[in-house]
Amino acid sequence: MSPTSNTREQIIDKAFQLMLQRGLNGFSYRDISEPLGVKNAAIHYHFPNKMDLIKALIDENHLVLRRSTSEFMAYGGPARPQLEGLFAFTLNQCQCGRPICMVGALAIDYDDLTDEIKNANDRFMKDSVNWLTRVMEIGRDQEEFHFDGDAASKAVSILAMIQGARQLARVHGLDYLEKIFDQIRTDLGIKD
Amino acid sequence: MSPTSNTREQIIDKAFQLMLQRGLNGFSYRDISEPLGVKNAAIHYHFPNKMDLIKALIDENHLVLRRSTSEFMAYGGPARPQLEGLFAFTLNQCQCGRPICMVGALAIDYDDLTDEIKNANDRFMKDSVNWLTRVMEIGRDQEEFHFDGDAASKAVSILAMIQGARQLARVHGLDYLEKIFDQIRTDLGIKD
DNA sequence: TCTTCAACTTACTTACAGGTAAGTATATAA
DNA sequence: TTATATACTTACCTGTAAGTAAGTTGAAGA
Repeated sequence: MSPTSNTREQIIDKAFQLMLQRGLNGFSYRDISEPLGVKNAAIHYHFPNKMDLIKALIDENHLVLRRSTSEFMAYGGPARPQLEGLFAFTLNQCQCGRPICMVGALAIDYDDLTDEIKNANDRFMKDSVNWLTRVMEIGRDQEEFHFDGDAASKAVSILAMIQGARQLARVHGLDYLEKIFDQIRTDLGIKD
Repeated sequence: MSPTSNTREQIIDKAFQLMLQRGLNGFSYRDISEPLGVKNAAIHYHFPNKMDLIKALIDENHLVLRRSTSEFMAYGGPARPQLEGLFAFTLNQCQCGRPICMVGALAIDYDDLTDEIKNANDRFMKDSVNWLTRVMEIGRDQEEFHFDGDAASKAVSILAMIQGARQLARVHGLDYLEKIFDQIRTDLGIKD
């Protein structure tokens, strides 16, 4: 790979932003190529078809997830900062023009997806749930959090809530996000 | 209007199903006209452009909401069946091939929407929140539900959770829905 | 120096999107 | 009986989507 060209990375960045802004069917090759100053065929060179591109986005996103959770998954630690980190990340994404989350964007166009994409998305989600489940378990053990029911269900319900929150926030503004984060804290018996 | 023709209603029905299955940009006039055995131009006759069609879908959906909540909004009553009704409705929609909710479908393509559509969607959401807020208030007053924080925040967080749950359920199956409903019950201190 | 390869561009194709204008069949009203 | 409105169809338009095949360029290796 030429050291002076990072077209591939720029394509992924742009496509990622577009997908989280408009969904899978809401952007075209042109929307990527034009701002990057390349031709559509340049995208096809790096990603023969759209599914190859989507696959790269999921893998990239999965990598980000792994990097930011691996330490906690390996060594544990306080749970509260993990949860707050998720809130901060979510807020930041919304502020940076990525209003909807990847799983949500893919869920809309789920029938169009290839099995490979479905599986990659599935693995991403399972890792997300596993991480938050562990955060919930450890948080309850350490009495940082208080909740009834099993940790996995609680984790799934919080992820669902955040996913929905991002969509509601798009319609009603970012205040909604903070409101819902606060409700999650309240539900977990966090008082400060 | 001819009494023998219900093309307009059939178009709305089909478009509604398609939108909740594939999102705003995921279906075309052809997807509607072909199964109905009419031509694309027939749709344009009833709805000059796509936004007119979407507007009709929102209005139709809003009507359904009003019909199913008006009695409780006017006279109150037990809160628990209201919540369970929402769960049953959501599950039924998913089982009938409408995996995602309308607000979620519109949130993805939010930037494309006209102001008229945004406002209509906004009013629909506000009515939904108002209804569930009242359910939460009355439920807490009558000691059917137990939760901390204000009723409006709790209502918004539950709606967000259900919205997210529908998307997760698409990826991971309907079991996820029931799991999340159970967690909502648990969080509200419902034991039976 | 010649070859080779990566990383593109140019130029094209096919398919389909939303939309429109003009024509047609049927029912009703004057 | 004629006019008129409703509910369409036919035939078309423009724009854009994803995708492809063949050509170009510039750098690195033999």
